[in-house]
Amino acid sequence: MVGLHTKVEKSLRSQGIRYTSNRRALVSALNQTIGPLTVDQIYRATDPRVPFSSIYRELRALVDAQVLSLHHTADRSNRFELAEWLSGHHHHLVCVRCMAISDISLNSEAEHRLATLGEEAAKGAGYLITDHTLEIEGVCPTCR
Amino acid sequence: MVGLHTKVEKSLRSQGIRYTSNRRALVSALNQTIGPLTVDQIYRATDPRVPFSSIYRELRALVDAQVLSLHHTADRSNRFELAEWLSGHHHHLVCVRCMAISDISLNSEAEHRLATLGEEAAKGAGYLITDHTLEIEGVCPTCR
DNA sequence: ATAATATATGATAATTATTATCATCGGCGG
DNA sequence: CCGCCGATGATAATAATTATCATATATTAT
Repeated sequence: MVGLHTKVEKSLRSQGIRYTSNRRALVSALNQTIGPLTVDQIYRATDPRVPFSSIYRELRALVDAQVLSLHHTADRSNRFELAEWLSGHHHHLVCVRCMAISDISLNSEAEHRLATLGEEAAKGAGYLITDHTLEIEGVCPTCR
Repeated sequence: MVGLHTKVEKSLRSQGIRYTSNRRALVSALNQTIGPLTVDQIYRATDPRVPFSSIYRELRALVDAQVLSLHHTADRSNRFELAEWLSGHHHHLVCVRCMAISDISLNSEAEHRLATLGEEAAKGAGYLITDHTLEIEGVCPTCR
């Protein structure tokens, strides 16, 4: 079982991109949480000497390099998370009160059913399906 | 079968909010498309004399009044759509090329399976589930 | 019907989020 | 060790969103 940073470094080097300490810090921050983080949360989770301009620039670089992916929810904030080839395929549980987001996984049988469901639904539209995400909304234990 | 505008007006009036021509135009624009629209798209779909400041203000008012809902996508744009009590429960089909979004519906059996799936997955987390959305990504017929 | 009151509107300014620029720094191959 | 190229931080610029305010329009009470 090869470590996360090793995998990321390998991928970046193959693209001619350095795995610097700033980038490592971003990956670490996103690896230590249970769900995607906003730019602000990432800023607070890292060394305060790293300015927003660098955070933004590096996040974008890592998204372009497919190490991170952007996520979308209703609360108008952009969130970043590790790409699925690093973190595994998962879905999201969103608290409608505090807006916290947690990752959840389905067992492979459920996952298969979900994929089938999507295929069926998209059949008529003529789309070539590449991915799917289930977003479940609710109130988290803390907010209840 | 009571009309859309009648339903909206009733709802707004009960909240002490007027259903003005600007607001009516926004609702109409969102009712004529197959998926959620960006602020820009909405601006272009309405009378050009209505300025962005009004569009933004009224969109927000309508979201607050639960007539519209916000959707945030991977392309970093906020999109608006009719709330589900007006448009019916649905999911989204997103083209990863042109970023167009279409609504799709599942048959009730599939919808039920999906709900069950979500419940099961969320069980361990202690959430009180209120809603779910399936987002299917792919390449649309036009972009293929 | 008219005055009084309250909400809506457009124009503009202010704020916030994001991206671009640029001079300097640091790792790496020669 | 030198020179090159990507990376960094500071700052400026741009884009997106929200707030302000004077005016206009609708609604209510008289």
